[in-house]
Amino acid sequence: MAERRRYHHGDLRAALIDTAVELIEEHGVRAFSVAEASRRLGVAVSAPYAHFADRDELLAAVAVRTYELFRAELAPELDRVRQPAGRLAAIARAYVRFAGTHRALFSMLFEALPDKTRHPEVAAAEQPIDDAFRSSVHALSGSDELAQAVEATAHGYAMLLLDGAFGEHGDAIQRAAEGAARATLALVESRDLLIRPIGR
Amino acid sequence: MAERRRYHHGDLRAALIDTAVELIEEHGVRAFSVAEASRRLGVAVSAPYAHFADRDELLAAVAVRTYELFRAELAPELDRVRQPAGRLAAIARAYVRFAGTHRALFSMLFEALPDKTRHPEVAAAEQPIDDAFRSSVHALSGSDELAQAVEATAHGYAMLLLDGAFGEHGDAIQRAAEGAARATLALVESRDLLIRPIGR
DNA sequence: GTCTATATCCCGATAGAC
DNA sequence: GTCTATCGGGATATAGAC
Repeated sequence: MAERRRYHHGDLRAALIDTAVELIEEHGVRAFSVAEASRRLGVAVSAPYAHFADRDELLAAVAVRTYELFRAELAPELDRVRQPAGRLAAIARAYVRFAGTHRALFSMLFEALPDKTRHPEVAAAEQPIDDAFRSSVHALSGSDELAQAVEATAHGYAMLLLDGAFGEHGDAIQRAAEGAARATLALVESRDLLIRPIGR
Repeated sequence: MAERRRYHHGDLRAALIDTAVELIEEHGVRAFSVAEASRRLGVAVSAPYAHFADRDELLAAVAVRTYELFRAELAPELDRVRQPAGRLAAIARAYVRFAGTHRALFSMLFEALPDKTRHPEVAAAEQPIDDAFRSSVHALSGSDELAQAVEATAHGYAMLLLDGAFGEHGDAIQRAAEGAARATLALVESRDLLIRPIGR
């Protein structure tokens, strides 16, 4: 007989975000619904609407949580490596690792994220990561092209990893992350080729 | 008063794929349902099940159509450029362009594609593209690393483009595609850095 | 802030007639 | 091969009581 506990703990808002994360990590975004999260917590399906205007607002909160999680994992790497090129490679490595260790959360950011313009708190949570990234790039190249190339490459490795291109073994994450780090260094090395030729 | 035309034209299967493509292009995969496609075509919601076992099978057919479309757009590029490095760059450019001009179809391949192992026809449609890509890489490097780097980079530029990182102007597609082509050439140039050092 | 109850809507899929 | 009709399920969101 299931314990049909009332909800006493006083922070349903945070508990809902936790549960949404769980659901998404277990079976992907498609498995998430406000109703299902409510059932898991043993509250009425209407209870969440006292804390979130609608489903999208809860998903946006999950996205904020995700960016904060990545930021926390990235921070020690930034402390460890001070050289710009090494930092960029470390960021790319951490990005791919995060994608591999939090697959569904990472995917959610690109599959199901509600319109960012309507949820500025998501953009705000992304900001510090972007700042660390851009400042490392800026120390190496004044133009945007290197930033775009590195960002694209890291993201691409992450997607390939999730797509199974690196196999399903335990070291797939590691190999993908190292590949992204090396590709980043290769792009830095040939960064002059990235700049649009003058007068073309 | 809506014309409540019966369906006479005899190829409901193909018409369903067309309509699914339309729906996805208009409002994303979330807007697609077998029921909605049926309504658009003026047939009963049960009619599609005479041609597709279930919803996923129809989506798989859309994926096949998408790969064929990309293949058709890629072919003239491959005829035009014969040098391996130039070919790789041309493939990357075409890939990003395709993503930009068929946004929702492209996204669908990664957001909503049903399990590939259960739909071998999708993998088969992807095969020729993969072959052209791998043969160009192989002429430049015997190892897998360059292939992964170029693939990741092209895919990453495509995702950045769809994410709005290149702006919303008319030339965003062009700039993203050129960026991907140049990054590809940069990776080719520094390809030695991609290889895992021996004995590490 | 949470509950019960409900309105409203949509979907996938099947059965059986034509 | 298509239609009518329907089953069974699940979702979002609101109203009003406590």
